Amino acid sequence: MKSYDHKKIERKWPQEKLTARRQKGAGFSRRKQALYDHIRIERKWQTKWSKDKIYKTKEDDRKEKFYMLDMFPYPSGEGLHVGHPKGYIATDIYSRFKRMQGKNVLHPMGFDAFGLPAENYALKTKTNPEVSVKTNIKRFKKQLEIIGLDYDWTREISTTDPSYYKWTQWIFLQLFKKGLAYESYEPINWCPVDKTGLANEDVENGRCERCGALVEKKPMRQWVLKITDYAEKLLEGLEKLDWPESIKDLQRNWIGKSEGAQIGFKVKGTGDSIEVFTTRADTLFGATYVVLAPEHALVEKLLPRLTNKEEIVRYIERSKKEAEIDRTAEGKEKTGVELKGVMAINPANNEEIPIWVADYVLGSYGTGAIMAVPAHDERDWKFAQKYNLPVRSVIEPCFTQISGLDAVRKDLPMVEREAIIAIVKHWKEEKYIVLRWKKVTWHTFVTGGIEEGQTPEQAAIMEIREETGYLHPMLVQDLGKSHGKFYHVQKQVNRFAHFHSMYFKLQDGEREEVLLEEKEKHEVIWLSKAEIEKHFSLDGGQSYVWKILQKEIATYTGEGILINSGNFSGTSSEKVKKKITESSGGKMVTKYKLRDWVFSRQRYWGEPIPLIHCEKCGVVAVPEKDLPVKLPKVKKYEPTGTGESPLAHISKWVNVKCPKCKGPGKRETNTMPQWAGSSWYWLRYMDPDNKKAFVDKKKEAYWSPVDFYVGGAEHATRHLIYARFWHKFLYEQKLVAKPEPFMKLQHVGLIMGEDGRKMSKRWGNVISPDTIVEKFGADSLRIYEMFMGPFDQAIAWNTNNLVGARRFIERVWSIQRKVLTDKKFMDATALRVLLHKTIKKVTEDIAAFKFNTAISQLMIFVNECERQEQLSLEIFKIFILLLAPFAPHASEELWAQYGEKSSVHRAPWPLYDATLLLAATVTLAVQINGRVRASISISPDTAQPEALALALSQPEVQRWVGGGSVRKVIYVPGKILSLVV
RNA sequence: GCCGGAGUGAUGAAAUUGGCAAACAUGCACGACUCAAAAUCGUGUGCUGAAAAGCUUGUGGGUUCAAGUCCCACCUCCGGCACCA
Repeated sequence: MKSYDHKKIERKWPQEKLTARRQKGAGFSRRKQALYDHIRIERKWQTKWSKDKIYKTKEDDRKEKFYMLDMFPYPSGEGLHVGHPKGYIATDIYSRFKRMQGKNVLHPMGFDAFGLPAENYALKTKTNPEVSVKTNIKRFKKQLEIIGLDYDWTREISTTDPSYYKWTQWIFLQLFKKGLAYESYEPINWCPVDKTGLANEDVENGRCERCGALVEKKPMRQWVLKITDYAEKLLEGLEKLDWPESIKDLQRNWIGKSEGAQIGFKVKGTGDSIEVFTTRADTLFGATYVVLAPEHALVEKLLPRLTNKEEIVRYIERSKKEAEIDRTAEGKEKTGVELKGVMAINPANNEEIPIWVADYVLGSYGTGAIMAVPAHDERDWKFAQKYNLPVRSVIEPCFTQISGLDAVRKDLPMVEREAIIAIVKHWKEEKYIVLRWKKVTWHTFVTGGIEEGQTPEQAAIMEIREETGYLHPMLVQDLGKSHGKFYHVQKQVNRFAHFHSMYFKLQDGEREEVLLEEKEKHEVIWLSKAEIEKHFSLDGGQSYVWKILQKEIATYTGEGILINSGNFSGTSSEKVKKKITESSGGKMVTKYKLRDWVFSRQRYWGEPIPLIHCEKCGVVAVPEKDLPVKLPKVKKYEPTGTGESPLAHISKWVNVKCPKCKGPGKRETNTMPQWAGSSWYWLRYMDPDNKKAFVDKKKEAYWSPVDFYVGGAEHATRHLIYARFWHKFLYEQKLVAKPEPFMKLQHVGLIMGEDGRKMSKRWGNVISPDTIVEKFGADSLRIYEMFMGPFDQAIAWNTNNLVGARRFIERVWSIQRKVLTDKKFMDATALRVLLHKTIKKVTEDIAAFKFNTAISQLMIFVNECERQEQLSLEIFKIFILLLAPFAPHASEELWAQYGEKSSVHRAPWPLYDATLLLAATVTLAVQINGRVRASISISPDTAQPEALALALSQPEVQRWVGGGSVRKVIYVPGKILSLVV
């Protein structure tokens, strides 16, 4: 997706200029409307289509079905802006196209209207949400209708309709009965402004996604759906879906699968054990302390044993108060307190290590406790530095070359060798010695092997002298050990080198001559720090040593060779994770970041959760025959802020008989979140009026799955995960036929305001489709929005460019005068070829959702028609068919004018004649030494000798070949002839 | 930090098994029509250059007869996640 630079746009289109342009009418004259009267034509056909119900869909076994779905809108009080219909126009085009290709197309529309935005709007305008939602839906629907969209409105649904939410409640009860809905008292995200609990998915950067208020942690009773049971299935299911890889990645990220080990650290002198989760069990020997999250249950349990009880209690109280956002803020200094008086035992080496409580460990992830390995983890390292905790290194880096000349060769054995890397600094300047290799494009520091009996330092001094000639290096710093596996080009063996890295400074510039043999290998150059870091890249090992010297690496977090790890020392870290885990009594486990779905809202405007609390029977489901549990009509529906929903105050509604024991019971007063209704709506469209089931099984089997789903990418981690979760559940209950709801997904790129910012009332850059439709016509709006650019890309609105779309339709209109109904008229072959090329391009581009290039091709065709004196009705009618999905009104009018009785939108899609597209001759570019110097006109099946002969006869070619001889000829028939002279 | 995406004229953009960069559209300039303006139509429009020609797809390198497209390194921007052990 192309990024959006709104500063750039603002520079070009300052507000005054935009306003002036709009007033001017952006270069479009009203007089022209007389020629093509969009208002009359669009109104006429919209009325007729609706009267004839040409888009009404029924199940039909003789035809192949195609289910095209839009993400249904949330009818806000502000109505649609021009950005909203972009996706709807695309699905409209696509579904018309599929219908013309003979598919039985289901393309429904509805409205999602429960939840915070509608309720907040109602509170603001002091109307009951039931009333305002109805008004908003009416307005939205009207706005969609004037664009000429092909929805089957007989299937319209609204999530707030009791006949709809009856089934939302019913599905919830199925989840409840299977134990997938449970009551929890855990602290959850609480929005203090909207006064409701929120799901993880509703929190963005620690703020409420709706209102931007800082989210607090608040313990309260709530209903939670066990989506985590489906984590693995949701992850696996992605594999088979034809979705953009980016959206799949967002979901994978959100689910956050992580495979690691769970290892117990016994608390000395108690029966307790601290279970930690780690992905780096290989570093277990380096665990020098363990850390518990402040909310970890064991902290409280150990409290009596502690000598600093008060301090701990204070720390925990403080961290509870802190908002999540502050606690996890970037760069925040870590804090923690040691649990004094208890020790944990590292199961790897039975060492006693301290136990800390610190808020950098999250209670909600893993086991809520970690083993800290400061030598090989950034966070632990920082914490250890601050509190002066011991650091033990257990891994030495190992770098394996996997690409390039020196990549390890699998067929050869490894030869081990002790070696050195020496970074040598100039005696005066801030420069370092680098060897520039002659036969390969490498740069390295001084390196070499260690001979028998040499110390690393001696070996380094010798290498410095041999390779650079400098006589007086002085060892300044030991940079530690690292390892490298690579192919030694000169020695032709795989080398497993164990490097001792050192930093030297030359005491003076005294130098002896370097042996010729060394000179041939490489050249000594002096480079500054910046040059080393910028102008060439060191390989993994060399750059590691450099970074150690620059103190850029405080702690090594990569893989390597184990040291200080008992029997495991010397082995490679990737391979021993499982062995170390098992030998320490741990087990391999899988953890997910995905949290269960907090499903209660303490607000009025949502589906009531259909449960009854009974003192005797506990929580009881409302019997199916009593569904829906209707949302009671109330005067006051402001949120209470107490953690109870406003429904709790309606005693008449709350107090009911327990369905089981007939004793006194109380209704659940929490309502469902906004995402509930949209988690199954595509199923209801298949059978919207069913009173006996949420969908008829046969109808569901016919229409499922949704073949193509189009909507905003912002729903990747909410709606699309919830919907897949519910669908998978229904599938397992054998209530639906397919395991996944949406086979193919495409996301819409936003339309930004003319100033490059998001279209919003706040910026005053909102453009309403109504005014555009009125002034330029729905067909112009449709074509413009599809022509703007790639469909999935964010693009700024530009009324100026819209004129081009209108002009295009007018040009189509004006071509009519050239159309001959005389059947004997023969079109020029070129026009006929272009027509078939156009059929091909438009067909393929619509299928690929590349509407911009499809329209471009239609424009090319129209421009060519303008150049013709006359053209046949036959050709023009085929063109109308191609135009129909894009400009349904204009093409229907033209279609009718030429005597067609039935709708163009029910006509069959044209096919192209492939034989016509095989051109007799093509223009072939002739390149000489990589430059195009001439072009020749030949048949694409000409053989090379003839083509070459023809090319050489061209004066241009002769001029460039000159006296030289042609050394090489590359001939790609129909594409290019390339000569090397 | 991690994951994903993008960078091409004045502007929106086009071009993918590597084969003539800038299709189509907007804008702009000039011309026709007009008393005039608008609209419409026509011509031109990447940069340098008088021309010949050269240069040009974020930067630097590489592979190739040929690179926007493939490889390596880097820069910038956008989206998402982020103390996730």
